[in-house]
Amino acid sequence: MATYKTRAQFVADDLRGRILGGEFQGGTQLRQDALASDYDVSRIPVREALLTLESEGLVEFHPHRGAFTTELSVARIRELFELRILLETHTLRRAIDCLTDADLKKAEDILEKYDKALDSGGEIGNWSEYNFAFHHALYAPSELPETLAIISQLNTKSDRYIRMQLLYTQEIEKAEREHHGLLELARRGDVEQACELLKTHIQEACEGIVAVLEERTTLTEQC
Amino acid sequence: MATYKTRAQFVADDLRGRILGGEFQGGTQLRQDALASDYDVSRIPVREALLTLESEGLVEFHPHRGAFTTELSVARIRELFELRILLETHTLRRAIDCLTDADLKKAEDILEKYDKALDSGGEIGNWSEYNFAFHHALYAPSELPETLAIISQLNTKSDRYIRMQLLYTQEIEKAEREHHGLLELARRGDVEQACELLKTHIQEACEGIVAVLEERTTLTEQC
DNA sequence: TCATTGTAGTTTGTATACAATGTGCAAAAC
DNA sequence: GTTTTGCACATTGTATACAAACTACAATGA
Repeated sequence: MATYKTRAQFVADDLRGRILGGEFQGGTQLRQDALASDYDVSRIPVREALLTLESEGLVEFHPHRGAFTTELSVARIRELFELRILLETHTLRRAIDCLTDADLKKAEDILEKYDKALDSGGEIGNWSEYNFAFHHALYAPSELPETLAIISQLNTKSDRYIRMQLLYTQEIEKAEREHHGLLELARRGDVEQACELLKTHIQEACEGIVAVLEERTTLTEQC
Repeated sequence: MATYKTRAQFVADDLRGRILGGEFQGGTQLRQDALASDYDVSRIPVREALLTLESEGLVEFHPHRGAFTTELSVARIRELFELRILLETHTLRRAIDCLTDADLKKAEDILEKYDKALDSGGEIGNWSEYNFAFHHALYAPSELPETLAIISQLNTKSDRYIRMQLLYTQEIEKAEREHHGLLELARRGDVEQACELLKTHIQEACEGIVAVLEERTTLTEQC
Protein backbone atom coordinates (compact mmCIF):
# COMPACT_ATOMS: atom_id res chain seq x y z
CA MET A 1 0.00 0.00 0.00
CA ALA A 2 3.05 2.22 0.28
CA THR A 3 2.91 2.17 -3.49
CA TYR A 4 2.05 5.53 -4.99
CA LYS A 5 -0.85 6.15 -7.31
CA THR A 6 1.38 7.09 -10.20
CA ARG A 7 5.11 7.04 -10.86
CA ALA A 8 5.03 10.73 -11.68
CA GLN A 9 3.72 11.49 -8.20
CA PHE A 10 6.30 9.30 -6.58
CA VAL A 11 9.13 10.99 -8.44
CA ALA A 12 7.72 14.43 -7.64
CA ASP A 13 7.46 13.66 -3.92
CA ASP A 14 10.90 12.13 -3.67
CA LEU A 15 12.60 14.76 -5.78
CA ARG A 16 10.95 17.52 -3.77
CA GLY A 17 12.49 16.02 -0.66
CA ARG A 18 15.91 15.87 -2.28
CA ILE A 19 15.74 19.48 -3.43
CA LEU A 20 14.50 20.72 -0.06
CA GLY A 21 17.14 18.59 1.63
CA GLY A 22 19.77 20.62 -0.18
CA GLU A 23 21.10 17.91 -2.47
CA PHE A 24 21.30 20.36 -5.37
CA GLN A 25 22.87 23.78 -5.51
CA GLY A 26 20.57 26.52 -6.74
CA GLY A 27 20.63 26.68 -10.52
CA THR A 28 21.60 23.05 -11.02
CA GLN A 29 20.26 21.50 -14.19
CA LEU A 30 18.16 18.42 -13.55
CA ARG A 31 18.77 16.06 -16.46
CA GLN A 32 15.69 14.07 -17.28
CA ASP A 33 17.68 11.07 -18.41
CA ALA A 34 19.68 10.88 -15.19
CA LEU A 35 16.57 11.19 -13.03
CA ALA A 36 14.78 8.59 -15.13
CA SER A 37 17.50 6.02 -14.53
CA ASP A 38 17.71 7.08 -10.87
CA TYR A 39 14.09 6.13 -10.38
CA ASP A 40 14.10 3.38 -13.01
CA VAL A 41 11.25 4.93 -14.97
CA SER A 42 11.01 6.56 -18.38
CA ARG A 43 11.45 10.27 -18.93
CA ILE A 44 7.69 10.87 -19.23
CA PRO A 45 6.85 10.63 -15.52
CA VAL A 46 10.05 12.52 -14.76
CA ARG A 47 8.93 15.38 -16.98
CA GLU A 48 5.53 15.41 -15.32
CA ALA A 49 7.14 15.44 -11.89
CA LEU A 50 9.34 18.36 -12.91
CA LEU A 51 6.28 20.25 -14.13
CA THR A 52 4.65 19.72 -10.76
CA LEU A 53 7.74 20.99 -8.98
CA GLU A 54 7.82 23.96 -11.33
CA SER A 55 4.34 24.92 -10.19
CA GLU A 56 5.64 24.76 -6.62
CA GLY A 57 8.46 27.10 -7.50
CA LEU A 58 11.26 24.64 -6.79
CA VAL A 59 12.26 24.25 -10.42
CA GLU A 60 12.23 26.33 -13.58
CA PHE A 61 11.72 25.08 -17.12
CA HIS A 62 13.48 26.66 -20.06
CA PRO A 63 12.09 25.34 -23.34
CA HIS A 64 14.48 22.93 -25.04
CA ARG A 65 17.07 23.64 -22.38
CA GLY A 66 15.69 21.77 -19.45
CA ALA A 67 14.75 22.17 -15.82
CA PHE A 68 16.90 23.96 -13.29
CA THR A 69 16.51 24.25 -9.54
CA THR A 70 15.58 27.79 -8.58
CA GLU A 71 17.68 30.02 -6.44
CA LEU A 72 16.14 32.75 -4.36
CA SER A 73 17.89 36.04 -3.83
CA VAL A 74 17.90 37.67 -0.41
CA ALA A 75 15.32 40.15 -1.68
CA ARG A 76 13.02 37.31 -2.72
CA ILE A 77 13.44 35.52 0.57
CA ARG A 78 12.48 38.71 2.37
CA GLU A 79 9.47 39.06 0.09
CA LEU A 80 8.41 35.48 0.73
CA PHE A 81 8.53 35.92 4.48
CA GLU A 82 6.71 39.21 4.30
CA LEU A 83 3.94 37.47 2.37
CA ARG A 84 3.87 34.76 4.98
CA ILE A 85 3.39 37.36 7.71
CA LEU A 86 0.59 39.02 5.78
CA LEU A 87 -1.27 35.82 4.97
CA GLU A 88 -0.60 33.86 8.12
CA THR A 89 -1.63 36.59 10.53
CA HIS A 90 -4.74 37.15 8.41
CA THR A 91 -5.56 33.47 8.64
CA LEU A 92 -4.70 33.11 12.31
CA ARG A 93 -7.03 35.99 13.08
CA ARG A 94 -9.88 34.17 11.39
CA ALA A 95 -8.97 30.84 12.88
CA ILE A 96 -8.90 32.04 16.47
CA ASP A 97 -12.46 33.32 16.11
CA CYS A 98 -13.78 29.84 15.48
CA LEU A 99 -11.32 27.69 17.37
CA THR A 100 -12.83 24.64 19.07
CA ASP A 101 -11.38 22.54 21.86
CA ALA A 102 -10.78 19.76 19.36
CA ASP A 103 -8.71 22.11 17.20
CA LEU A 104 -6.61 23.13 20.19
CA LYS A 105 -6.14 19.53 21.16
CA LYS A 106 -4.84 18.69 17.71
CA ALA A 107 -2.28 21.47 17.75
CA GLU A 108 -1.28 20.50 21.25
CA ASP A 109 -0.74 16.89 20.25
CA ILE A 110 1.52 17.87 17.41
CA LEU A 111 3.52 20.11 19.69
CA GLU A 112 3.88 17.33 22.23
CA LYS A 113 5.10 14.73 19.76
CA TYR A 114 7.51 17.29 18.51
CA ASP A 115 8.82 18.02 22.00
CA LYS A 116 9.47 14.35 22.56
CA ALA A 117 11.24 13.98 19.22
CA LEU A 118 13.45 16.90 20.18
CA ASP A 119 14.37 15.44 23.58
CA SER A 120 15.28 12.06 22.19
CA GLY A 121 17.98 13.39 19.89
CA GLY A 122 17.60 16.32 17.54
CA GLU A 123 16.31 14.68 14.40
CA ILE A 124 16.31 17.62 12.06
CA GLY A 125 15.11 15.55 9.11
CA ASN A 126 11.40 16.04 9.47
CA TRP A 127 11.46 19.16 11.59
CA SER A 128 9.96 21.13 8.71
CA GLU A 129 7.02 18.79 8.55
CA TYR A 130 6.30 19.09 12.23
CA ASN A 131 6.70 22.83 12.03
CA PHE A 132 4.25 23.21 9.20
CA ALA A 133 1.87 20.68 10.70
CA PHE A 134 1.65 22.80 13.84
CA HIS A 135 1.12 26.05 11.98
CA HIS A 136 -1.41 24.35 9.76
CA ALA A 137 -3.31 22.99 12.74
CA LEU A 138 -3.61 26.51 14.09
CA TYR A 139 -4.83 27.92 10.77
CA ALA A 140 -7.10 25.10 9.65
CA PRO A 141 -10.19 26.18 11.64
CA SER A 142 -10.33 29.35 9.53
CA GLU A 143 -11.69 27.21 6.70
CA LEU A 144 -9.90 29.22 4.05
CA PRO A 145 -8.66 26.50 1.69
CA GLU A 146 -7.35 28.79 -1.02
CA THR A 147 -5.42 30.82 1.50
CA LEU A 148 -4.02 27.72 3.16
CA ALA A 149 -2.89 26.43 -0.23
CA ILE A 150 -0.91 29.59 -0.86
CA ILE A 151 0.54 29.54 2.63
CA SER A 152 1.61 25.96 2.05
CA GLN A 153 3.17 26.98 -1.25
CA LEU A 154 5.12 29.80 0.42
CA ASN A 155 6.33 27.45 3.12
CA THR A 156 7.54 24.91 0.58
CA LYS A 157 9.46 27.58 -1.25
CA SER A 158 11.21 28.83 1.87
CA ASP A 159 11.65 25.40 3.38
CA ARG A 160 15.13 24.61 2.19
CA TYR A 161 16.41 27.92 3.53
CA ILE A 162 14.80 27.25 6.88
CA ARG A 163 16.57 23.89 6.99
CA MET A 164 19.83 25.53 6.11
CA GLN A 165 19.41 28.02 8.91
CA LEU A 166 18.61 25.29 11.42
CA LEU A 167 21.73 23.49 10.33
CA TYR A 168 23.90 26.44 11.21
CA THR A 169 22.14 27.93 14.18
CA GLN A 170 20.32 26.33 17.05
CA GLU A 171 17.00 28.07 16.83
CA ILE A 172 14.78 25.06 17.14
CA GLU A 173 14.31 25.48 20.88
CA LYS A 174 13.44 29.12 20.43
CA ALA A 175 10.87 28.33 17.75
CA GLU A 176 9.53 25.64 20.02
CA ARG A 177 9.03 28.06 22.90
CA GLU A 178 7.30 30.50 20.59
CA HIS A 179 4.98 27.75 19.37
CA HIS A 180 3.94 27.07 22.95
CA GLY A 181 3.34 30.77 23.45
CA LEU A 182 1.29 30.93 20.28
CA LEU A 183 -0.88 28.04 21.37
CA GLU A 184 -1.47 29.60 24.77
CA LEU A 185 -2.49 32.95 23.27
CA ALA A 186 -4.80 31.18 20.85
CA ARG A 187 -6.38 29.28 23.70
CA ARG A 188 -7.02 32.55 25.52
CA GLY A 189 -8.46 34.05 22.35
CA ASP A 190 -5.99 36.91 22.43
CA VAL A 191 -5.96 37.62 18.71
CA GLU A 192 -3.80 40.73 18.76
CA GLN A 193 -0.99 39.32 20.84
CA ALA A 194 -1.07 36.02 18.96
CA CYS A 195 -0.70 37.79 15.63
CA GLU A 196 2.06 39.95 17.03
CA LEU A 197 3.98 36.92 18.24
CA LEU A 198 3.42 35.10 14.96
CA LYS A 199 4.76 38.12 13.12
CA THR A 200 7.99 38.30 15.08
CA HIS A 201 8.28 34.50 14.91
CA ILE A 202 8.32 34.63 11.13
CA GLN A 203 10.34 37.83 10.97
CA GLU A 204 13.14 36.51 13.11
CA ALA A 205 13.32 33.29 11.17
CA CYS A 206 13.74 35.40 8.06
CA GLU A 207 16.52 37.48 9.59
CA GLY A 208 18.29 34.34 10.71
CA ILE A 209 18.23 32.91 7.20
CA VAL A 210 19.41 36.13 5.64
CA ALA A 211 22.29 36.30 8.12
CA VAL A 212 23.40 32.76 7.30
CA LEU A 213 23.09 33.41 3.56
CA GLU A 214 25.10 36.60 3.69
CA GLU A 215 27.79 34.99 5.80
CA ARG A 216 28.03 32.16 3.31
CA THR A 217 28.32 34.43 0.30
CA THR A 218 31.11 36.48 1.91
CA LEU A 219 32.83 33.20 2.75
CA THR A 220 32.67 31.93 -0.81
CA GLU A 221 33.88 35.28 -2.05
CA GLN A 222 36.98 34.93 0.08
CA CYS A 223 37.88 31.59 -1.48
CA MET B 1 7.07 34.18 -35.23
CA ALA B 2 3.67 33.60 -33.68
CA THR B 3 4.80 30.02 -33.44
CA TYR B 4 5.07 28.81 -29.85
CA LYS B 5 8.14 27.33 -28.25
CA THR B 6 6.52 24.00 -27.50
CA ARG B 7 3.25 22.32 -28.38
CA ALA B 8 2.50 21.79 -24.71
CA GLN B 9 2.65 25.53 -24.13
CA PHE B 10 0.46 26.23 -27.09
CA VAL B 11 -2.17 23.78 -25.93
CA ALA B 12 -2.01 25.17 -22.39
CA ASP B 13 -2.47 28.75 -23.58
CA ASP B 14 -5.30 27.95 -25.92
CA LEU B 15 -7.09 25.64 -23.54
CA ARG B 16 -6.80 28.19 -20.75
CA GLY B 17 -8.58 30.65 -23.00
CA ARG B 18 -11.31 28.17 -23.77
CA ILE B 19 -11.88 27.36 -20.11
CA LEU B 20 -11.90 31.01 -19.08
CA GLY B 21 -14.18 31.77 -22.02
CA GLY B 22 -16.75 29.47 -20.48
CA GLU B 23 -16.68 26.71 -23.07
CA PHE B 24 -16.83 24.04 -20.38
CA GLN B 25 -19.18 23.73 -17.46
CA GLY B 26 -17.49 23.36 -14.09
CA GLY B 27 -16.68 19.73 -13.42
CA THR B 28 -16.46 18.74 -17.09
CA GLN B 29 -14.02 15.96 -17.82
CA LEU B 30 -11.38 16.91 -20.33
CA ARG B 31 -10.58 13.81 -22.35
CA GLN B 32 -6.95 13.72 -23.38
CA ASP B 33 -7.69 11.91 -26.61
CA ALA B 34 -10.27 14.43 -27.73
CA LEU B 35 -8.02 17.37 -26.95
CA ALA B 36 -5.12 15.66 -28.71
CA SER B 37 -7.08 15.33 -31.93
CA ASP B 38 -8.48 18.85 -31.47
CA TYR B 39 -4.97 20.24 -31.55
CA ASP B 40 -3.57 17.55 -33.82
CA VAL B 41 -0.87 16.54 -31.36
CA SER B 42 -0.26 13.44 -29.28
CA ARG B 43 -1.54 13.04 -25.75
CA ILE B 44 1.85 13.82 -24.20
CA PRO B 45 1.78 17.59 -24.74
CA VAL B 46 -1.91 17.57 -23.80
CA ARG B 47 -1.09 15.95 -20.47
CA GLU B 48 1.65 18.47 -19.83
CA ALA B 49 -0.71 21.33 -20.67
CA LEU B 50 -3.30 19.93 -18.28
CA LEU B 51 -0.67 19.72 -15.55
CA THR B 52 0.15 23.36 -16.12
CA LEU B 53 -3.50 24.31 -15.90
CA GLU B 54 -3.82 22.24 -12.76
CA SER B 55 -1.13 24.34 -11.13
CA GLU B 56 -3.15 27.40 -12.10
CA GLY B 57 -6.21 25.98 -10.43
CA LEU B 58 -8.32 25.70 -13.58
CA VAL B 59 -8.26 21.93 -13.71
CA GLU B 60 -8.02 19.04 -11.26
CA PHE B 61 -6.33 15.70 -11.85
CA HIS B 62 -7.67 12.48 -10.38
CA PRO B 63 -5.21 9.62 -10.89
CA HIS B 64 -6.37 7.17 -13.55
CA ARG B 65 -9.63 9.05 -13.86
CA GLY B 66 -8.56 12.14 -15.70
CA ALA B 67 -8.68 15.91 -15.58
CA PHE B 68 -11.79 17.89 -14.73
CA THR B 69 -12.42 21.60 -14.87
CA THR B 70 -12.74 23.04 -11.38
CA GLU B 71 -15.80 24.74 -10.05
CA LEU B 72 -15.56 27.33 -7.32
CA SER B 73 -18.20 27.63 -4.63
CA VAL B 74 -19.46 31.05 -3.58
CA ALA B 75 -17.43 30.73 -0.39
CA ARG B 76 -14.26 30.13 -2.40
CA ILE B 77 -14.94 33.03 -4.70
CA ARG B 78 -15.35 35.26 -1.69
CA GLU B 79 -12.10 33.92 -0.28
CA LEU B 80 -10.30 34.54 -3.54
CA PHE B 81 -11.42 38.14 -3.72
CA GLU B 82 -10.58 38.73 -0.09
CA LEU B 83 -7.08 37.48 -0.80
CA ARG B 84 -6.90 39.79 -3.77
CA ILE B 85 -7.81 42.76 -1.58
CA LEU B 86 -5.19 41.79 0.99
CA LEU B 87 -2.39 41.26 -1.52
CA GLU B 88 -3.25 43.95 -4.04
CA THR B 89 -3.61 46.77 -1.53
CA HIS B 90 -0.36 45.63 0.07
CA THR B 91 1.36 45.75 -3.30
CA LEU B 92 -0.22 49.01 -4.41
CA ARG B 93 0.98 50.62 -1.19
CA ARG B 94 4.53 49.62 -2.01
CA ALA B 95 4.22 50.52 -5.65
CA ILE B 96 2.98 54.05 -5.06
CA ASP B 97 6.03 54.77 -2.92
CA CYS B 98 8.36 54.23 -5.85
CA LEU B 99 6.20 55.20 -8.79
CA THR B 100 8.04 56.97 -11.61
CA ASP B 101 6.56 59.07 -14.41
CA ALA B 102 7.37 56.28 -16.82
CA ASP B 103 5.32 53.86 -14.75
CA LEU B 104 2.36 56.23 -14.71
CA LYS B 105 2.67 56.72 -18.44
CA LYS B 106 2.52 52.99 -19.03
CA ALA B 107 -0.62 52.58 -16.98
CA GLU B 108 -2.14 55.58 -18.69
CA ASP B 109 -1.42 54.15 -22.12
CA ILE B 110 -3.12 50.91 -21.28
CA LEU B 111 -6.13 52.74 -19.97
CA GLU B 112 -6.31 54.84 -23.10
CA LYS B 113 -6.16 51.92 -25.52
CA TYR B 114 -8.78 50.29 -23.45
CA ASP B 115 -11.06 53.32 -23.60
CA LYS B 116 -10.79 53.36 -27.36
CA ALA B 117 -11.56 49.67 -27.63
CA LEU B 118 -14.64 50.25 -25.51
CA ASP B 119 -15.90 53.11 -27.65
CA SER B 120 -15.50 51.24 -30.90
CA GLY B 121 -17.82 48.42 -29.90
CA GLY B 122 -17.71 46.50 -26.65
CA GLU B 123 -15.33 43.69 -27.45
CA ILE B 124 -15.52 41.73 -24.26
CA GLY B 125 -13.16 39.03 -25.48
CA ASN B 126 -9.93 40.43 -24.20
CA TRP B 127 -11.33 42.74 -21.56
CA SER B 128 -9.77 40.56 -18.86
CA GLU B 129 -6.35 41.01 -20.39
CA TYR B 130 -6.66 44.76 -20.48
CA ASN B 131 -8.00 44.77 -16.97
CA PHE B 132 -5.15 42.74 -15.58
CA ALA B 133 -2.60 44.63 -17.65
CA PHE B 134 -3.72 47.87 -16.04
CA HIS B 135 -3.65 46.51 -12.52
CA HIS B 136 -0.30 44.92 -13.20
CA ALA B 137 1.12 48.18 -14.51
CA LEU B 138 0.12 49.85 -11.26
CA TYR B 139 1.67 47.13 -9.11
CA ALA B 140 4.82 46.44 -11.11
CA PRO B 141 6.92 49.28 -9.62
CA SER B 142 6.70 47.58 -6.23
CA GLU B 143 9.22 45.04 -7.53
CA LEU B 144 7.66 42.19 -5.62
CA PRO B 145 7.81 39.38 -8.18
CA GLU B 146 6.62 36.61 -5.88
CA THR B 147 3.65 38.66 -4.78
CA LEU B 148 2.79 39.60 -8.34
CA ALA B 149 2.93 35.95 -9.33
CA ILE B 150 0.38 35.07 -6.68
CA ILE B 151 -1.82 38.01 -7.61
CA SER B 152 -1.70 36.87 -11.21
CA GLN B 153 -2.64 33.37 -10.14
CA LEU B 154 -5.62 34.67 -8.15
CA ASN B 155 -6.76 36.73 -11.10
CA THR B 156 -6.59 33.77 -13.44
CA LYS B 157 -8.66 31.72 -11.07
CA SER B 158 -11.38 34.32 -10.77
CA ASP B 159 -11.23 35.37 -14.38
CA ARG B 160 -13.99 33.25 -15.81
CA TYR B 161 -16.38 34.43 -13.14
CA ILE B 162 -15.52 38.02 -13.88
CA ARG B 163 -16.28 37.39 -17.56
CA MET B 164 -19.55 35.79 -16.64
CA GLN B 165 -20.49 38.78 -14.57
CA LEU B 166 -19.64 41.17 -17.38
CA LEU B 167 -21.80 39.12 -19.68
CA TYR B 168 -24.84 39.62 -17.49
CA THR B 169 -24.30 43.06 -16.08
CA GLN B 170 -22.85 46.16 -17.61
CA GLU B 171 -20.19 47.00 -15.13
CA ILE B 172 -17.37 47.66 -17.54
CA GLU B 173 -17.93 51.39 -17.57
CA LYS B 174 -18.01 51.51 -13.79
CA ALA B 175 -14.75 49.56 -13.55
CA GLU B 176 -13.31 51.89 -16.14
CA ARG B 177 -14.18 54.98 -14.15
CA GLU B 178 -12.68 53.44 -11.05
CA HIS B 179 -9.49 52.68 -12.94
CA HIS B 180 -9.19 56.33 -13.90
CA GLY B 181 -9.76 57.30 -10.28
CA LEU B 182 -7.12 54.82 -9.15
CA LEU B 183 -4.60 56.21 -11.56
CA GLU B 184 -5.27 59.76 -10.43
CA LEU B 185 -4.89 58.89 -6.76
CA ALA B 186 -1.66 57.03 -7.54
CA ARG B 187 -0.36 60.04 -9.42
CA ARG B 188 -1.07 62.24 -6.41
CA GLY B 189 0.62 59.72 -4.14
CA ASP B 190 -2.49 59.37 -2.00
CA VAL B 191 -1.80 55.88 -0.75
CA GLU B 192 -4.66 55.58 1.69
CA GLN B 193 -7.41 56.70 -0.65
CA ALA B 194 -6.01 54.64 -3.50
CA CYS B 195 -6.01 51.50 -1.39
CA GLU B 196 -9.50 52.26 -0.18
CA LEU B 197 -10.76 52.65 -3.74
CA LEU B 198 -8.98 49.49 -4.84
CA LYS B 199 -10.59 47.63 -1.99
CA THR B 200 -14.12 48.65 -2.89
CA HIS B 201 -13.32 48.10 -6.58
CA ILE B 202 -12.49 44.46 -5.89
CA GLN B 203 -15.19 44.02 -3.28
CA GLU B 204 -17.96 45.21 -5.55
CA ALA B 205 -16.79 43.04 -8.40
CA CYS B 206 -17.02 40.12 -6.01
CA GLU B 207 -20.52 41.00 -4.89
CA GLY B 208 -21.59 41.34 -8.51
CA ILE B 209 -20.31 37.89 -9.34
CA VAL B 210 -21.89 36.32 -6.30
CA ALA B 211 -25.22 37.93 -7.19
CA VAL B 212 -25.10 36.56 -10.74
CA LEU B 213 -24.08 33.11 -9.49
CA GLU B 214 -26.84 32.93 -6.93
CA GLU B 215 -29.43 34.08 -9.42
CA ARG B 216 -28.28 31.40 -11.83
CA THR B 217 -28.43 28.62 -9.25
CA THR B 218 -31.97 29.55 -8.20
CA LEU B 219 -32.92 29.59 -11.88
CA THR B 220 -31.55 26.13 -12.53
CA GLU B 221 -33.23 24.86 -9.40
CA GLN B 222 -36.58 26.01 -10.76
CA CYS B 223 -36.17 23.98 -13.94
C1' DT C 1 43.14 37.75 -33.94
C1' DC C 2 38.44 37.68 -33.94
C1' DA C 3 33.96 36.75 -35.64
C1' DT C 4 31.07 33.49 -38.24
C1' DT C 5 29.44 29.38 -39.91
C1' DG C 6 28.97 24.56 -40.01
C1' DT C 7 28.64 20.22 -37.94
C1' DA C 8 28.64 16.40 -34.42
C1' DG C 9 26.86 15.18 -30.18
C1' DT C 10 23.82 15.82 -26.44
C1' DT C 11 19.43 16.82 -24.52
C1' DT C 12 14.84 17.97 -24.75
C1' DG C 13 10.15 17.51 -26.96
C1' DT C 14 6.65 14.55 -29.06
C1' DA C 15 4.52 10.49 -31.53
C1' DT C 16 3.44 5.85 -31.26
C1' DA C 17 2.66 1.57 -28.85
C1' DC C 18 1.60 -0.91 -24.93
C1' DA C 19 0.33 -1.68 -19.89
C1' DA C 20 -2.53 -0.64 -16.00
C1' DT C 21 -6.50 1.06 -14.08
C1' DG C 22 -11.23 2.42 -13.91
C1' DT C 23 -16.25 2.08 -15.65
C1' DG C 24 -20.44 0.09 -16.88
C1' DC C 25 -23.27 -3.50 -18.05
C1' DA C 26 -24.76 -8.20 -18.07
C1' DA C 27 -25.12 -12.57 -15.97
C1' DA C 28 -25.16 -15.24 -11.79
C1' DA C 29 -26.03 -15.90 -6.95
C1' DC C 30 -28.69 -15.03 -3.03
C1' DG D 1 -35.75 -8.14 -6.83
C1' DT D 2 -31.42 -6.86 -5.14
C1' DT D 3 -26.70 -7.52 -4.76
C1' DT D 4 -22.44 -9.39 -6.43
C1' DT D 5 -19.19 -11.06 -9.78
C1' DG D 6 -16.93 -11.04 -14.03
C1' DC D 7 -15.79 -9.39 -18.33
C1' DA D 8 -15.42 -6.10 -22.27
C1' DC D 9 -14.51 -1.53 -23.26
C1' DA D 10 -12.75 3.03 -22.63
C1' DT D 11 -9.39 5.97 -20.72
C1' DT D 12 -5.38 7.04 -18.40
C1' DG D 13 -0.34 6.18 -17.36
C1' DT D 14 4.24 4.89 -19.08
C1' DA D 15 7.96 2.88 -22.13
C1' DT D 16 10.18 3.14 -26.37
C1' DA D 17 11.51 5.44 -30.57
C1' DC D 18 12.21 9.27 -33.24
C1' DA D 19 12.34 14.42 -34.39
C1' DA D 20 13.72 18.99 -33.15
C1' DA D 21 16.40 22.14 -30.76
C1' DC D 22 20.38 23.59 -28.30
C1' DT D 23 25.63 23.48 -27.19
C1' DA D 24 30.25 23.33 -28.04
C1' DC D 25 33.93 23.13 -30.73
C1' DA D 26 36.41 23.23 -35.02
C1' DA D 27 37.07 25.12 -39.52
C1' DT D 28 36.75 29.01 -42.51
C1' DG D 29 37.07 33.72 -43.83
C1' DA D 30 37.72 38.66 -43.01
